[in-house]
Amino acid sequence: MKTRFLIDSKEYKGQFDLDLTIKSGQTSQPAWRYNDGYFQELVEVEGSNCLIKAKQKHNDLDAPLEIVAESMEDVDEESIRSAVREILGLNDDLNDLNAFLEKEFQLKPTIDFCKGLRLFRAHNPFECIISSISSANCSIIRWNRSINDIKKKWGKDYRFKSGTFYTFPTPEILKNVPEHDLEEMQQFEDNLPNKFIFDKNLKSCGVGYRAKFIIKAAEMVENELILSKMYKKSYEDAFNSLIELPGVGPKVADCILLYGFGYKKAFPVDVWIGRIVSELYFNGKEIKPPQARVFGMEHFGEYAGYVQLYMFHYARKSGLIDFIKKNKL
DNA sequence: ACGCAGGGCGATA
DNA sequence: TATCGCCCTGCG
Repeated sequence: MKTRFLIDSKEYKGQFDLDLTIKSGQTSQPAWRYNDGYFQELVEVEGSNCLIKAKQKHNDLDAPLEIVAESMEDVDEESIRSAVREILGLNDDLNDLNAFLEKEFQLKPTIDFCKGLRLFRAHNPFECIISSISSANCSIIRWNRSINDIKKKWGKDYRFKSGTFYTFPTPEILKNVPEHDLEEMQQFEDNLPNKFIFDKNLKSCGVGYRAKFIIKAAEMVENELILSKMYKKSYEDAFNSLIELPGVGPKVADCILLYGFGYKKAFPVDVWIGRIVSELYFNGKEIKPPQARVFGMEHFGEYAGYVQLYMFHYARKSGLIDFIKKNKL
């Protein structure tokens, strides 16, 4: 089945920049594959795996968004539309956000640098958890590659004209994968094939020491931390249950809450957000991550997640990061 | 080449 | 309760 429809800019509040939103390195999921003018990803909609393709005319933030969806089963257009809106942050009111940023002189400059930038929500919460664990102490390109490797090795493949796409493996599958090549080798016992290459283990995906965290986290997600219950919890309860997962500290927990479950008041503090908050709000005096987190949540309230996203993008583009780096020397 | 960046953890006082 | 060295990989 193939569905094609438009989302007009009148259907959401504020601008939207598809390219910027997908490429801004948010830890919800790797950037979508770009092919033939479309950003593409396999997304589960109403229980069916659907290839979703999204296209926006270049450099026109008010152009209608073109969506094409392909799947085996029939999927209701309204369901696809609502999934796309959720993932691309089209339900967020950027006019309202900008009004908030406008009132604060420290944040006002972010507006011009972040036109149309929206929170890129996870289409799969479990994938978001593993992405966020993989992102800790790690560069964007590397964790993007790791997640794509994991999908290729243990996900289910779906073939389309534009290429093969893979689901993210379930917790049940991921908790049982070998951690490193030695463990993979042991599965063969004495029927070890000659010249066999061991590349179906987690370490081979470049996740490093996080491999055992990922396996344990998958096991806990299957047995203890029920994802569907997360949505009903208060922010604090949800935070406290996530932090129980290995490899999940405050920063990663806040990323999962923000991108995976839509808790907009989460304020994930990595070293750079810490430094930027210090620079913008404390005259460059060093603020420790836990204090920056509390400050952000109290000061930005329901806008905290967006402020974090905008602050970082602004700091990169405006040269603030370069300025901070120079001053460290 | 080789030292450093990046978040979480477990040991230390 | 706060601080510190270590984990792994990619980059300058």
